[in-house]
Amino acid sequence: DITDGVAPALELELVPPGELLRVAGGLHLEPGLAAAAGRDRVVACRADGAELAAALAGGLDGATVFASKELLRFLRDHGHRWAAPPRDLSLGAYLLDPGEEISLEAVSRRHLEVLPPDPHATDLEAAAAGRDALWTAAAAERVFERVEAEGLGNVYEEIEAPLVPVLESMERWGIRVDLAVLDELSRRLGASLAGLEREIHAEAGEPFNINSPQQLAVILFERLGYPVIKRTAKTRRPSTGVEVLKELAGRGYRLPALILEYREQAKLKSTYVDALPRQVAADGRIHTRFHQTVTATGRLSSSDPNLQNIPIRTELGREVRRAFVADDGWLLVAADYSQIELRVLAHMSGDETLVAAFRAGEDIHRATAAAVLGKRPADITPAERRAAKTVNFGLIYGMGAFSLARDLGVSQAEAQQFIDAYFTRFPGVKAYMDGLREQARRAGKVTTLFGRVRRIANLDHPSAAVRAAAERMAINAPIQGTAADIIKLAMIAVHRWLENHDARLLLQVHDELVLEAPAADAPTVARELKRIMEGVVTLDVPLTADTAHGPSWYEAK
DNA sequence: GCGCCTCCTTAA
DNA sequence: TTAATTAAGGAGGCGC
Ligand SMILES: Nc1nc2c(ncn2[C@H]2C[C@H](O)[C@@H](COP(=O)(O)OP(=O)(O)OP(=O)(O)O)O2)c(=O)[nH]1
Ligand SMILES: [Mn+2]
Ligand SMILES: [Mn+2]
Repeated sequence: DITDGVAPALELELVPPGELLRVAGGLHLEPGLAAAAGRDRVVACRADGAELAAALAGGLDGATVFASKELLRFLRDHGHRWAAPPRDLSLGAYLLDPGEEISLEAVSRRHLEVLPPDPHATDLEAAAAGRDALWTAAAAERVFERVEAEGLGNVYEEIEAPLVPVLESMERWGIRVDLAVLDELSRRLGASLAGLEREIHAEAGEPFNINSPQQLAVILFERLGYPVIKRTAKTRRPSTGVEVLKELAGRGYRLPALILEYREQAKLKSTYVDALPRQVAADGRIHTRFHQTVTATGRLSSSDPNLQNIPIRTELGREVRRAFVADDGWLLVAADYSQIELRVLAHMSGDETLVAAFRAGEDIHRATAAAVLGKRPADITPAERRAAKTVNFGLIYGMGAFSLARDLGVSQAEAQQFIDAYFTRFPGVKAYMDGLREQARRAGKVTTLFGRVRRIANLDHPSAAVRAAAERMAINAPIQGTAADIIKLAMIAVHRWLENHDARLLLQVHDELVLEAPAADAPTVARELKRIMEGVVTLDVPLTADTAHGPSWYEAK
């Protein structure tokens, strides 16, 4: 066992590219350099990318790498594909400890009592690569043994591993950006912000940095003497957050209303309108990165830039979506699961009322909006339905009467009545949640429909608040995680369908897929996309997806 | 100038 | 305050 404390340091052998796959085992790749490690041998090879890619593409099935998406990008850059995928250590480690740091260093330290000693070599860079290959091989033995033992083999084989080539393709395609749209928005916002800034400084009686919460707090709560509504969590400073500004504006103060307007526009300009153009590559497209080992629940995340939080809720923010466009002669096609987590909850809880509602084609978000507002469901506006979404997800994930009352603008007593009525209407949901709490306490973990695990700490913490937070995580994770599993399966199925259809999968936004297709094919692609997404798994309630298509993401939603 | 933390805001 | 979940990013501010 090479992880034994007595394992001697190995001599690094320099080999030709063809030798790497005879040794791997663990495989590590960096520009111009590759290393491979087996039980008692570690080798490295300096060669140009084309040569390394050609040598590796053929026989990766016995190898383990830490991050296979990056290896695949390298192979595809050089015109290759892998005949069979290598095992991916980062994915195995993620399934064991989602939400923990997933780097080769962190994973090795977590899973090995003794790290393999560094190999000897005069080429220090090659030695470092060799060490990474050794760590990969050693950690993988432990990690994949545990993946099997904990019943995670199926999630690895059927979901995470087949998703890797899908994500690599999405990152490779990227999405086209119309810079003229952002330019125009930037000018409009710039002019508007300059005006707001003048008004704010005049109202405050002196110039200050509006973007600084610290300086703003001095103006609001010291110079102007407004009441402190709330304090920040870490430093206990007076909060200047949107909740506080809304409250102050509601009490008739003029400055907070101006600050709110300034905040919305400043955020749009700095985070999206002015930042996105800097991320556009030479091909006119933004190539976001999709991360598969970051979230605690099994969702993907997106960065550089994050394309999973592009504004949609305000009309001004939504304008940003006009900048995300299809290729010439093509259209964007998007599909979004309807009420996804509520449907998952209906299936997993078996609650008869909820199941019956979905079988009858009801829209629970709309029904909640109608109940809260005392309107007919047909009269609910999109904004009202959006607000009801927050209420529904808030309630099922443990929101209290205090927060609900604040959100709805009703008394705490009324809010409590609403919560009681909600769970009386869905008794199976309440029972399911009690069962989850029980299971989490007993096993220390909860699982999704497909067996993905999240371990939950602090369920017996002495503090009631910490304990309650852990319980909310225990209730959220199986539902959010199952929804994540479902769309990952859909992505794999869509990718397979695309092998012989002329369209491209570009983005995933948690329960939404964005494709582009030749304009003439867009209606067909939308129908097929819907069919695949709805049929990827059969639950006790129907899964439905809403589709749209158009020249930009603004219309395709 | 860089890394890190805090606060705030965006999305699902 | 007496706290619905999961993420990423920008600006300010600080230490180095
Ligand atoms: N806990 C929590 N989860 C949310 C929130 N917003 C969205 N989600 C989760 C639950 C949703 O089912 C899922 C997808 O978000 P969507 O905006 O697409 O909502 P949903 O599918 O429920 O409704 P839809 O029929 O698509 O309008 O993400 C939120 O504010 N809190
Ligand atoms: Mn949805
Ligand atoms: Mn959605």
